[in-house]
Amino acid sequence: MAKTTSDDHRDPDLIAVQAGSAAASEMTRPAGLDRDRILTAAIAFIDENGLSALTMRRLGATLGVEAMALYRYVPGREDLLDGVVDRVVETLFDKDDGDDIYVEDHNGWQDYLMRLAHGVRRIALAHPSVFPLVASRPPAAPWVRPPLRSLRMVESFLGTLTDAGFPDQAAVAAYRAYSSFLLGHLLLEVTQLGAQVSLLDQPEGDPEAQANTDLTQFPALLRTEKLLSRDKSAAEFEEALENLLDRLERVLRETRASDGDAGDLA
Amino acid sequence: MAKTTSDDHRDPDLIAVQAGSAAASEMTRPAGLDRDRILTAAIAFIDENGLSALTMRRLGATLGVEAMALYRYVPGREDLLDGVVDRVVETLFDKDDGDDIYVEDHNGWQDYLMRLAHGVRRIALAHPSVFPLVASRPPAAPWVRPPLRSLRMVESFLGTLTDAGFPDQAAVAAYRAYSSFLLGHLLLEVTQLGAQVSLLDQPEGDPEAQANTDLTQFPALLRTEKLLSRDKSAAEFEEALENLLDRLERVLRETRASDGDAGDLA
DNA sequence: GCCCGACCGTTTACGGCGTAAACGATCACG
DNA sequence: CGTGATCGTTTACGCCGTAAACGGTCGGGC
Repeated sequence: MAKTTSDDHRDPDLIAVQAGSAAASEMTRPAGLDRDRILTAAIAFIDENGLSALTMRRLGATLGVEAMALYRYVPGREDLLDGVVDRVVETLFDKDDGDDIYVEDHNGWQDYLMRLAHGVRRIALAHPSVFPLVASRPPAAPWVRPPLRSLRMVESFLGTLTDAGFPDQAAVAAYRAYSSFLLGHLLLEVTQLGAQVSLLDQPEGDPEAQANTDLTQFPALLRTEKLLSRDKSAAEFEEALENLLDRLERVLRETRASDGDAGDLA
Repeated sequence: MAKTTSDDHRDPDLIAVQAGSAAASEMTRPAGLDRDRILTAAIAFIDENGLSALTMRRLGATLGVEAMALYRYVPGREDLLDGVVDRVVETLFDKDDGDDIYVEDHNGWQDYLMRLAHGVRRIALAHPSVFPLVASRPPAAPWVRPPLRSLRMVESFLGTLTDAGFPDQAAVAAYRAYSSFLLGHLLLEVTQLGAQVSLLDQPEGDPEAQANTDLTQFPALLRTEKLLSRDKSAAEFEEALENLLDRLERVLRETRASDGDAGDLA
């Protein structure tokens, strides 16, 4: 009954994801535990069963081991989740994917921001159940506003922009605008994606009953129902991103015009 | 020791919040349970102790009642949380606050979007620990993309924009851009706010050790440390919001110029 | 007056959770 | 052949969400 996605013209970030999903659940291998194997298994587990299903006992089981065995490599559940987040974020810097996403060798700051955005989006689409964790976990350095855990990423961002001529203040403002855009867009995208699959998973009672929740008192909703449910995430992402870049470009130009000025973006 | 916030020039949304916090924890009143009292208590509890601290037993205790008593009014914990989210979102439409936020009597669609944005921001600042729930809970109507629970709010949004001349398609696109902006910005704001208070709560061991996590390998971070930790959320929110409105205005103008055109924003 | 159901909070119980602590088993090295 | 380190298991504790049975306190019909 109907394909899962109606990808009109294909989403490159999603395609990259699908191509690289050969990991699979590993399941009941006898032993040889280590922190890395545990993190990998945890990510796979969350991808398959959702965050709330992850318990120490169950994770242990998929590794063919009792729950307590994990505690030799991980201080506790919370730290495990921190580890999952760090691990997932670090894949941004993995070069071996070899394609156009690797952020370190970029071609100007706009190109850098584009690569970074699509890199993060790929992560979000590859691990939709993990991504909310990235957004909600307390940051590595709480004084960084907004706090986005990976110091390496923040450093990379700020370094690139200041190298490109952004005064510190403008680079910081850009960092905030950029990360809040990215977070908001991707969080909505994965939430909706999760909602879709959970819909497919369990039709849950009368499908008609909940399919159209009586919208008679919501005329605008009723009228735009089809439009609202259409997925144009990729295109919208692109446009919003480009708009943000335009805005930053404007800031940079203005800053250069009146050099020495503090360049107060906000 | 030291005031909590260094509010330079005051944040109106935050001020409105602080003025209205007279509710207090209610604590051990004997009986007279009902769904409303439970929801109110749950919100107060989360505000004071954080989401993860909320358990049925503890919530019962603050109401002077055993955990199981709650189940007569609430089907279970998850539904309780849904109720909390709905309740908090509905306060957007409470008129009795009487001030400039009430969304229903607005002055043009820009004014409406401004009111709505600040209304949501007030909610986020008033209940920083509840807000992430608003963002992460599955939506009331899963087919709405992005799913933002309150159908009433979506309806209100779409109705206002189409009344103002936006074609359906543009209104939907605007809804997505707007809600993802709002979500991203506010989520970062409350996360960082939560990080701050949890920092104040428990200095947790040697304060020097974790205060400056050795940034020697992160020069840009080190250089902009002060800038990064400064709170300009209100100003940045305002600027990003205005920028979004400008963009929507441009779309509307272009649409009008070539009327009958589909007005494809994305 | 009395009984009886409805209402509503309590008690008890169960399986699962995170994790502290004690306990083997295995194995490299003196 | 110890013998200590390494690493997974067992046991146990307190807390969780919640199903099910229970009791106590009413208001209305006989």
